[in-house]
Amino acid sequence: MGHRCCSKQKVKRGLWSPEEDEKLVKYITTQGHGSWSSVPKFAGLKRCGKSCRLRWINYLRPELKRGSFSAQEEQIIIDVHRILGNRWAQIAKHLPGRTDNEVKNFWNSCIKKKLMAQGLDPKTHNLIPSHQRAANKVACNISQSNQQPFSIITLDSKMKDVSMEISPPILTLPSPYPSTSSSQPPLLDQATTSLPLPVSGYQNPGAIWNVNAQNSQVSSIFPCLSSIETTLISSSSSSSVNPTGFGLLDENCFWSGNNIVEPFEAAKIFEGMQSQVQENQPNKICEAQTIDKINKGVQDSMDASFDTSSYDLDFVDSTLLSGSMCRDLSSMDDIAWNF
DNA sequence: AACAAGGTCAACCGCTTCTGC
DNA sequence: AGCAGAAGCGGTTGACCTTGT
Repeated sequence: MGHRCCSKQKVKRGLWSPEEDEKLVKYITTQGHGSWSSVPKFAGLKRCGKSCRLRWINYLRPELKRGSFSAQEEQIIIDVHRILGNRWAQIAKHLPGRTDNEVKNFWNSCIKKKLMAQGLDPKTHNLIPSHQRAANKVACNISQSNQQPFSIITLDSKMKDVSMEISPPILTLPSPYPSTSSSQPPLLDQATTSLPLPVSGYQNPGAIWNVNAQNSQVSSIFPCLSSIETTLISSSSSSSVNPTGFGLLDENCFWSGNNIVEPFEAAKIFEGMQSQVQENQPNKICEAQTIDKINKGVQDSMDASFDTSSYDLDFVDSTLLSGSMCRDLSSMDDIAWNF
């Protein structure tokens, strides 16, 4: 069964010959592709337009980077995948010269196995409970020092076996929850997690706002974040948390009041906050008025039932990943929040 | 040397989304 | 608003390559 676009004509399938490549390159470089469905006809190819498009995008484009992935590219893939999941096209946008197909293949053939070998679920990037690991016959006796350079989550020496204490996908970060409130997700005893990505969950920013020492710490950790972002992170990591706010639960989940929300939902909430901030504080100094607006934005966003249908993934790219794309990877792996 | 098993990656398939009418 | 065609996307396949026995 051929493509619908070319079901009426006899088309060649399978690997492309050098002659076919030459025809396609010649045509597109001189004429542009225009409508892909008409490309094979004008280029003199017995292929369907879809196949031509794929061949051009994945193999013939001059800007394509060939060869194996660098360690940095690998880390970027892991970082972005953790937030976006199997959105290969989105991930590939962060890797100039790489295609979604290439990234997907690299993930499936290489990264996935590396993560599993470290006892990490490649889907959630969380630790796989030890009994599941045993069931899956995945090697997991990796020493802490051997977790580099893929230490998505590293464990403190105090922690013997986090996987026995938690149920995936939630691996709780220590700080955002006031210990007295009954509305928060359960804390993970004795666990210490490191945070390789810029934290992207935010609590109600009313409690702590001005740039302070803690904030400076964050900005040194995430040098590429704006001051507003580091301030938000800073307050999110603070122990004096507004219990009605919105914050980070783990690298895959966020909390909002009594609810746990997915990263996309959380990001959407922050989108409202961010636009308010951008409109109102060009100097990145948060004023009371802005705080009110942000608070309102958060509340409005929450009230909107987290409709994800119109969600802008580019926002996730630009906002959630603003730090990860240019951060110092090695230093990130050393960061840990302890109880 | 021959074969099997596993890995890699280009290409395909089918579904969804976008765009123009 | 509804439709059709085009484009985009992620999952899957299968040919080829590498490695182990």
